[in-house]
Amino acid sequence: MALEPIRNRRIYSQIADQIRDLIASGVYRPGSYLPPERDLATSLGVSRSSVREALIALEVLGLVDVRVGDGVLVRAIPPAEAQGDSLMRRVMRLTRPGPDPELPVALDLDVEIPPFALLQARRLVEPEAAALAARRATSADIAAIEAAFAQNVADNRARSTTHPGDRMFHIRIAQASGNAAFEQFMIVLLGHAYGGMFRRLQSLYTTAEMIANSESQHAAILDSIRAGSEAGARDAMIVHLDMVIDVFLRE
Amino acid sequence: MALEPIRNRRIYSQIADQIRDLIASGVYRPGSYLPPERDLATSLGVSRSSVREALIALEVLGLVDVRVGDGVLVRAIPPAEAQGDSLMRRVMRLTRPGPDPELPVALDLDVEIPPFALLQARRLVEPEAAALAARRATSADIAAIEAAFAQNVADNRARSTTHPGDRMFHIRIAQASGNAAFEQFMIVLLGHAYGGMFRRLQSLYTTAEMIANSESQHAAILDSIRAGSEAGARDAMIVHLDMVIDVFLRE
DNA sequence: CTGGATCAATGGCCGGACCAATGCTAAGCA
DNA sequence: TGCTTAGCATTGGTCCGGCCATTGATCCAG
Repeated sequence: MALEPIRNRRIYSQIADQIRDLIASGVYRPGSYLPPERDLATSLGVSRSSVREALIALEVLGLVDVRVGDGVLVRAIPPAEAQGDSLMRRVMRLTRPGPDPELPVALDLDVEIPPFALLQARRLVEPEAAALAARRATSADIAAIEAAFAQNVADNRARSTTHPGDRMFHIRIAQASGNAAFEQFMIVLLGHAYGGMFRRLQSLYTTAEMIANSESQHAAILDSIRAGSEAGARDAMIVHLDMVIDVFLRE
Repeated sequence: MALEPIRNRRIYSQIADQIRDLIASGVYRPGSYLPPERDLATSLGVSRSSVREALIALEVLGLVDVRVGDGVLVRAIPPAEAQGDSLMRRVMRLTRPGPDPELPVALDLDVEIPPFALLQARRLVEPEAAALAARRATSADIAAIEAAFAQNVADNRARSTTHPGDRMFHIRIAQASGNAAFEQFMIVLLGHAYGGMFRRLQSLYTTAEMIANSESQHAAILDSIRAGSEAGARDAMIVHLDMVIDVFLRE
């Protein structure tokens, strides 16, 4: 091949790449600040506008946090922290062994996913989805989440056993994340979520106390998203899911 | 609560939200062009700089495609329509004719998931799936993964552009994890993964070097799973996905 | 020592200017 | 007529300089 394809890439993209590399190589460490926009511009020999565009791209990607009047903070990489949870280890041990590996690859919405497997997957994805939602949710997104929450509360008052409001609440948060993969993921998983065993367990452990806890946790998640607090939304979602997992483990 | 939290969000973010809503509501349809930056600026009463920043944010999110000298092309597919005839589409109604912000909840395999969004989701799930696979993969599971790996190598030799072996490799690992949620997740996401944009980027940046890297990384993952090393499999998968993400971010 | 005022640094936003790429159109040619 | 080509208007790309708003640190008064 030998020929390098010449891409007349836009300046902001090239700048973003350079900064990304510098972050990856440890020159700019998480928790520290990037040089001021003006300095970056002169150092790179570009205008401040282009630097700003690059920083916005990095901000959307979640690599930096732009703070007005302060500076541009290099963020810690979120996916790394999801490990090392003893509770998760317990869940993993409880899921059943794998199916026949020669089964044809097919999406089958009638497959019943065991509750622990389902919660294990949600535990990985939903905290990040909530954090993204806190950052990106539009007012329409927030209104949709609020409506789902309202229905969730109504469901609880009506002693619902299928909890459509709860499902909708989580799905709408995934939608508000702006990540289509998260959205599809949640739709698929919650489409599975009400198989026989799951429903049985659900009714078994839906005590008045758990309903109250769940409601207040939902409210906390919603508040954080409304306030635009990524860390708050992530933590609130973790607390919520861990409680649900705990309830099922208590059996 | 009466007090509505003030999200003193930056202009570019508010603009991006508005455009996002307009795309979602079908005002700006996929395949059509947004109004010129200058028009958007005057319509919104903001500067062109802010509009440009918003467009870059949307571009990073994969919702639009900015074309020099031409215009800004809408790339997303609003969840509502897409009046295709996909065999596997299934619409779930989780709400009664509820309140106003009635967002459509539908599993739609025709929705094109932007590469970064897809990889972001995979980055959360696949390392854990690999670790689980390392713990409990049966000999049959490993044989299935090996077969997929062999096909992946053959695909590379044959200059495949759809990479069925690669997809199968990752799906087999998810199957070997024994977590049905992980399996369904990967099947759904990789079913999306080969839409137009993704394929275009894939072919554009599949250099000989990247193929070699990918192959050795796949081999490392397979080795760790074979050896029953959870941490090794998790780390190897992280290394692999981070490389892929890096390639796509560099676009 | 504490609290408030001050101030420099930094990001946020603006408007205009000019350049470069694109696509359309009409003139020119075979 | 039909095709090519040179303009030309449109649109995004980039830069500049300016001014405002927020933040955090510093200094001063009590």
